[in-house]
Amino acid sequence: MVGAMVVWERPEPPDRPVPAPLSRERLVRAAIQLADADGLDAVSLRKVAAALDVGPMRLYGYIETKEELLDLMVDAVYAEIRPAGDGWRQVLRSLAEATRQAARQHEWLADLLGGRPQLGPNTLATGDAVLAAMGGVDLDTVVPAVAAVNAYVVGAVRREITERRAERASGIDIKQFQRVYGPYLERTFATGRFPALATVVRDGPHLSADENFRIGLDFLLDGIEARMSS
Amino acid sequence: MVGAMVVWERPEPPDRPVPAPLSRERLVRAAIQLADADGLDAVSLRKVAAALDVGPMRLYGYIETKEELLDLMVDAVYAEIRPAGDGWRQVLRSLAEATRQAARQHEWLADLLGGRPQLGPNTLATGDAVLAAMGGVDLDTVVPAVAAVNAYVVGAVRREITERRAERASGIDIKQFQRVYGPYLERTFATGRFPALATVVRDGPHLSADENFRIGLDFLLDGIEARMSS
DNA sequence: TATTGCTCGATACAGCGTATTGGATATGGC
DNA sequence: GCCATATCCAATACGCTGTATCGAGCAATA
Repeated sequence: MVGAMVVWERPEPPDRPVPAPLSRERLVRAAIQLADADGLDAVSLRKVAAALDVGPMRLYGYIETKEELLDLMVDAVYAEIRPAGDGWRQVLRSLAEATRQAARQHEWLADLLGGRPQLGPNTLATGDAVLAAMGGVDLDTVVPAVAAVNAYVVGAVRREITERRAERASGIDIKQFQRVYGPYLERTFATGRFPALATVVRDGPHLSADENFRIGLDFLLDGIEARMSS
Repeated sequence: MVGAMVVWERPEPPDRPVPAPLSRERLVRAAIQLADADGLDAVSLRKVAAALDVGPMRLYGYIETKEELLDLMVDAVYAEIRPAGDGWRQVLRSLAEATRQAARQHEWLADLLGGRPQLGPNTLATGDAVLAAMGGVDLDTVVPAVAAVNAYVVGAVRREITERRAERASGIDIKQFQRVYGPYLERTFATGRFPALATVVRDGPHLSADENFRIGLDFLLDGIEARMSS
């Protein structure tokens, strides 16, 4: 149809400047950008491909499955997680804090942590750095200790991010959260079915997310320390 | 078309015995059955509806969203999770073990734990029972202690179930797991990039899932105990 | 009885991950 | 040097998802 015009009338085709050179790194960057902006649900192969100006199936040259892309995303974030400090306690604490900070910056990480085996190079490097910095404490203690800290971090981070989302979903304003869940809980507690819980909610401590995380972590590190010195 | 036959030739329609009386409980039971058998991905509103011999949109009379169905599933499982024992330590330990056992029976629970605010009646009842059984220890310690144990359990259960799946996915046979991930890890360690990690994998302890869980939990409980008696 | 309102379920829609396939391009044979 | 063949890549297609929409059938009211 367009060929009915002679060449002089026909506009030049828009020059696609080479079929978009790709790489896993570019895939992952695009995916992380989407996830940071709109959550994990916004990461679809179609959207990632569109962000790279490419058809969806092009991505399958770099990954075999969407899950692999998610694995790559997690490993990319682990590049920022490096333990620091002297002595096993500082090392484990900094590992925990760094993971938490990464999840606060990339909330989708909370959805992925612990959900798949993590064997990427950056994740392995983090593990290696932790173990190397543990200073020759005997392996029978070090291995369960690292595992326990990791488990605690995964669970604590999940809860923290989940709460953050619930608060945010209830309106940007401060503590609008309570205007949605509050009434329900109030009514529920008024039934008297959960007296102990009601007491705690009313009279218990209201800790910040920072304190919450740190206190639990201290419990754990104290327990590990006791085992080590014995 | 079928109407072209006179009544006498036409077979009776299969008698649907009353338009299937539903209830949230029946929805949840069907969903849990699907999830137990084939994982969370097998839980779609269409499949649940089909299992109940009903159109998909019928379900929206009982739930507003699929996420609500998942919340109901979690709360249903929490009905089985009740702490027992004397003294705060036994209570927290039994809470942890019961949660773990529930997740081993319903692996999909690991995917859901910590991912949404849990405010259902059974979950609240569990929390209430825990707090009631903590025997009047001061709230400033009890609240973070319960939170920490919960965080640890969520993370530890997630890791355990994830590993179980990876092993199972690598073939039903024992330790076929290593035949898939093994070679990759072997090659990776052979590069010498992760010497500390390689050492641990080679010389470190190989703990059972039970031991792993218990040791980490003991670390945590020991740390809490120290804080309590001080 | 006629009409209105409402409820409920079939259909429809937009989006998903990915299998398939058809066409353009590069390569080897005569 | 030209044609047949193979290869690679991306557009189309499929089956599935959660849920909005809408029309038919029924109950209740005027």
